[in-house]
Amino acid sequence: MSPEMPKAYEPADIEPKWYAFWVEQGVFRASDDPADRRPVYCIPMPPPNVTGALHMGHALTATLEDVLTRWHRMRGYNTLWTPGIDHAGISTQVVVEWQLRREGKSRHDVGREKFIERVWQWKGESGGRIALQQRELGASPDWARSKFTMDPSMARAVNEAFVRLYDEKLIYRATRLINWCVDCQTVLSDLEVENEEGANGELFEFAYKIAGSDEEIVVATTRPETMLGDTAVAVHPDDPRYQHLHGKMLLHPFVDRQFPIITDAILVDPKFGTGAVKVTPAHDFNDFATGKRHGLQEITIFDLSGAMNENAGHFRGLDRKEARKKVKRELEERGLTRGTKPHLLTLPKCSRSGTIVEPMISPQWYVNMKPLAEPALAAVADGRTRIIPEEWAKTYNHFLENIQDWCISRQLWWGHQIPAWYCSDGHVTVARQAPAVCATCHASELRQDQDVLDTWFSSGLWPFATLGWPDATPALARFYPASDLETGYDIIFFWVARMMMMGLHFMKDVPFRRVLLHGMVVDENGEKMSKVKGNVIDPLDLIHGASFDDIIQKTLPGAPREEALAKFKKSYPSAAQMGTGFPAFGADALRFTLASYSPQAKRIALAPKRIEGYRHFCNKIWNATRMVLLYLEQHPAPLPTGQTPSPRWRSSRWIMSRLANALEQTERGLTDFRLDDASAALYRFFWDELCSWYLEITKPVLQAEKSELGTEVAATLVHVLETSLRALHPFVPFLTEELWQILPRPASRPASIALAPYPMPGEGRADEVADREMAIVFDAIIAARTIRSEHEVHPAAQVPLVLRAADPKIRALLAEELVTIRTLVKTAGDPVIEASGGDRPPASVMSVAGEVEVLVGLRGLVERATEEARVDREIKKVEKDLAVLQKKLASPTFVEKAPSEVVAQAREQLQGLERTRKRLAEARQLAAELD
RNA sequence: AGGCGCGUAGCUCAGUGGUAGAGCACUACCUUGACACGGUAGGGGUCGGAGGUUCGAAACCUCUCGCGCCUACCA
Repeated sequence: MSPEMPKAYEPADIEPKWYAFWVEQGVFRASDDPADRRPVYCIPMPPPNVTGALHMGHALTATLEDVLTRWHRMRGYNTLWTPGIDHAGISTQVVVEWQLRREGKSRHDVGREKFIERVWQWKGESGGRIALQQRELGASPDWARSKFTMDPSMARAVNEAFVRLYDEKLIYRATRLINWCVDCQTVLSDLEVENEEGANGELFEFAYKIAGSDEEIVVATTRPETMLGDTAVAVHPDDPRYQHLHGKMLLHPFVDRQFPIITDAILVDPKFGTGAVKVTPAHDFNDFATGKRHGLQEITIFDLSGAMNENAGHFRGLDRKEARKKVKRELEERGLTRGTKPHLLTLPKCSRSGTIVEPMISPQWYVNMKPLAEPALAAVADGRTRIIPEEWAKTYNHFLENIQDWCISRQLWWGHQIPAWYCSDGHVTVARQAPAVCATCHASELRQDQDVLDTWFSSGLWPFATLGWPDATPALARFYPASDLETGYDIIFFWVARMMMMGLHFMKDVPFRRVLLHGMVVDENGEKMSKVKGNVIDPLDLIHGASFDDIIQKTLPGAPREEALAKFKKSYPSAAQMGTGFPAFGADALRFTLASYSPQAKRIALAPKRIEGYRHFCNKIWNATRMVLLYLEQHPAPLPTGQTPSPRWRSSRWIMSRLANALEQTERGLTDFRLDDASAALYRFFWDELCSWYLEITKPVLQAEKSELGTEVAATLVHVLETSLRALHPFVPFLTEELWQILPRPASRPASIALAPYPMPGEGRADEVADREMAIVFDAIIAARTIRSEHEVHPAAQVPLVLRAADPKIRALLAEELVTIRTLVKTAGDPVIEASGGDRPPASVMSVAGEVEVLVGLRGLVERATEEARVDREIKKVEKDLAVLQKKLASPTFVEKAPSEVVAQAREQLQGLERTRKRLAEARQLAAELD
């Protein structure tokens, strides 16, 4: 076994085989069997978009959820992590439309039916890709239960939900002002509109002439072209400037229309602009409301593509932008312009296409949200569902308290078609299946509503629709409500709140007990990852390794190489130190990294160096196991029984105690969704306590002849290591499975570590006495090492050591730990243990560690002679480097022109060298003193 | 405009009243029989600023400066 283990851990050699093994063993399967009495843990996976390739956000989600899933599974829960794919209405339609465009066709050329066939075909080809990528991360959902939001079973749930809400009058159809994307050719919900701030616009002022008079009224607008749809000008009722004009009629300069000056205290702020507001009810939300208050005519002036329509007179056919220019020009020609002022404005943009959204009057389907929101608010308020981190509860509440009705219809082809049918008289029949006749007039000529539902309508049903709802399936009975719902905070409104409302409404219970929210993965500088910035990192490139050239080819195809590379390295300064690319970090290192970020953080700044650090940790685990296996060959221990051992040796009692401590912290972290704390506790335990102390302490025992102590130590080591691997498994599943399989383990263990019991703190053994005593020993060791290091003693050199303590108990303790002290300090002979108060031996340096005085003798070292010459050499070298650096930093060109991090680094080096010079000078002085 | 949050080591961030922490970076020494993807030791902080509460404040309160995000509005 161990001799064949390679010296370095290579993830690529082990990851694929264990994933196949888990699948073959059915490790990920959940059970519906009523006879299965295990407690249940269920976590619905946020279904990634069918269009998507795996990005960092998915990797984060998959990691966090997999840790929770694997942890519960090992704790004996009947664990269901439900995977799936979202049909992602607009995104997917856009992708396939692009494909058609390359063939020179539009979706209208092929027709609705053929187009949908094309989408399905495309879905079949690339829709499974992301699930394959999730496997590379080690994700362990129950794949057999994977659902696609367009599956027939999901369609049935969607229709059922729609019909019930319609029957309850919670879904209705209304004609209102809506957000129209002229590019996507569909209505958008409020949430799909992104308000982009800070655009430089202008406030344009022009005059309307008053009919039958020379007087005029000047209005200010950011959208001059909408004046073609004006049906009033409003002033504040109390504004003294306009008192005489109330009710007067105005002449439209371009179309044959007169409209009134009205007074409205809600719309008009007399201090803004001219205090007179043009009112365009058909293309502005405030004006629409004003129009309703005053019964104004609503004149739509755009067609669905954003061009001016027949109501725009001779401007007809012009695009919005062109129309604006032309309107301004013609107003100028007629002498009606009254100047412009710069004005900062916020532009409402389609979150998909980035096009400026046009408010339009249109009939659409809506969900009445208030009655649904109230129970969802109550469920969080009374703790039936807990939101973690808690601060997000405020955001959730704020949204639900101010919720507007949800526009759920979309003018797309790809999606769940609305289950409503119209007869030629316009009567509506809403039904689960296509009805034969109109419910009102029994006409048999029916046409289904052409619109589809917002993608989030089906997503909102996810926690119960995936389990077979509306049927009362065993799965539904068992796995609803889910235990946890874990996702990014960016979809609290889109998804979490809607699942809460839908779940409470249809299932009469919350959809999940906890909502766990994580932040957004951003680049190392905190910038959002985007193709334009060239800072997108594909998680698979971190797992398998990739050259920076390949990465920039993917993110910035066609861009000049140098430029793209510079952009990339600027986004990831720590990657710039890695040469020409990322090595293969492996899935485990990436997972451990992602789990190590605090869930509180809104931004998770991905630092490649950090992944490298955890890659090193994986290698550490690998080599620690290798060492234990190596020594076991010389020092066979009995096969572990699974019982927690009770070693008698103090060091072993100590490591058992630290194990208990680490397991307790890990358990707390995992329970509280503080995976950062959990992973840190395991990291510290494994590296600092197990490897740095215990493995070093046990070396002399294990390297010696077979002994009773040796057997006890070997048994302790096997237990601690096997337990550590189980504790680490949810974070680093591949590595731990590989090592666990070759490590001696109790016969009672199952075939895979993934099914082995998760260690309880009781698999360690808390021991305050051992903790306290070893701390004294370690402090003395550290003090002695510090003296050695500060006096430049060669690491291999052996020094005389005297330890003094007033307390006889401490002296007894130190005497018992002579071997350990001797090994870790590298003393010449056994350390001398004495009572405090004697003279300081000549040529020795003393330090105080708690109640122990530590005296290290420095005379008589063979190396001393050469040592002094070396110190002198070092001093010369440092002086030289210092001079170079000082000169460099004194040069203004360097300080100004070199990248700031290079200058900062030079300064740090300078400081370091100065400190070294000081220490070397002290060392030389001491050497002189000693001789 | 309202809401939420942030400001702690060079960088990224933990830390909810009790001796300022981690990873990376930095300095020195060391290929020591698991691991140089390593070891040992070290340097670095007026916890954004001011005031207050307290025996004691990075943490609690008030004010203030700087920076994010979200929601709404903007003729």
